[in-house]
Amino acid sequence: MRGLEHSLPMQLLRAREAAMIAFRPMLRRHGLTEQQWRVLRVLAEYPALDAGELARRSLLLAPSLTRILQHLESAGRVRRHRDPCDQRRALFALTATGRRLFNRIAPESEALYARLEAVFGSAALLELTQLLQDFSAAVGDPFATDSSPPTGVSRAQGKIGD
Amino acid sequence: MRGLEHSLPMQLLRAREAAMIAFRPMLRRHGLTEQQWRVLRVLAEYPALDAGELARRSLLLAPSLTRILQHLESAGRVRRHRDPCDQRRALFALTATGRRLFNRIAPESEALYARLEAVFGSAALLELTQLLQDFSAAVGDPFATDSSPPTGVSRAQGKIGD
DNA sequence: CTTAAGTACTTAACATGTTAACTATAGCGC
DNA sequence: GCGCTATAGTTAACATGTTAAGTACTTAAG
Repeated sequence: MRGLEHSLPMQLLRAREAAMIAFRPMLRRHGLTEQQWRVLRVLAEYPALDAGELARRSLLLAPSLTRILQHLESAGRVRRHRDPCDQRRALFALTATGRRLFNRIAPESEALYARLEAVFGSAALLELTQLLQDFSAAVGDPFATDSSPPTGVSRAQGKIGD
Repeated sequence: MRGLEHSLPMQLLRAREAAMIAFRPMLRRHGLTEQQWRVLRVLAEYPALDAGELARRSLLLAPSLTRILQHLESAGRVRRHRDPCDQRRALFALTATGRRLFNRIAPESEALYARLEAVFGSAALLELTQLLQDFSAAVGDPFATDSSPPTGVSRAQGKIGD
């Protein structure tokens, strides 16, 4: 059997662990988990989002997102209200407190990411993210936000078994 | 701020999710989780391993591994005994039942991995795994996490008293 | 021998991952 | 309206992720 330690899923796990190792202690000092930070980052880009869109953009499963939003709401960082056009939907937005927290953390997050880029190299980092994007697109991204066909995928090998 | 969805940690998460999406249902049909399968795969390569080595090779944190081994042991798939040379260590090995389970699953796992390779392309897959390995090595290097940039830049610009 | 420091593993507490089942609303056809 | 199906979100149950603290053994100093 092929070596487990060199398989793609393990390499992806190891690389992500290496990438995140510096972020978690920083976020913890601000009282956030990695996933809570992902939700805040997405919410910071929009005036309001429903839970479905939030789940897709933060790469969280619905049950996890439910718990995270309950926690963020009780901590006063997020506000919820029902969509008047569709009573099934719940809309979420940052509170002023949540916005301030985001504004405090964002520069630190940027600094850590910049260090990653400096250590690994901008070119290599770009190449890696492109290759990862190609892979997700080729294999079939279950979290894909883009429903339109991949018009301009120039780097991917394309489908082989057509 | 940089786009969250195109950041490296998110791309790594998305790619891993895409890679694993077909494995989890298969493993579930055999009554295993992804992490339990990682432990069985590592144990299948050695007559016996202590928990520390098992944790490193399966990329699991010690507390997770403790629970997983307790579960596998009570299911009769793994056997434990203490290291006679060091009573702190616990050694683990597959039982005959565990070995048979591994032998049943291994070909299915191989088949799913082969499909990944066929869809994305062998060359691209090799390039990606190589790049991931480079990244983990570069970022995981303790010298890289130091505040000083790569060689060539002296500490003159930074704080002087280290 | 005795004690202090280190190592290997476990336990605890809380948060998230994962699958399945559940509730409430929406949309459709009759 | 009524019933059917689909969708959005939640809850439940169990497994793992993550950090901190605890336990048992080892090692080395005194």
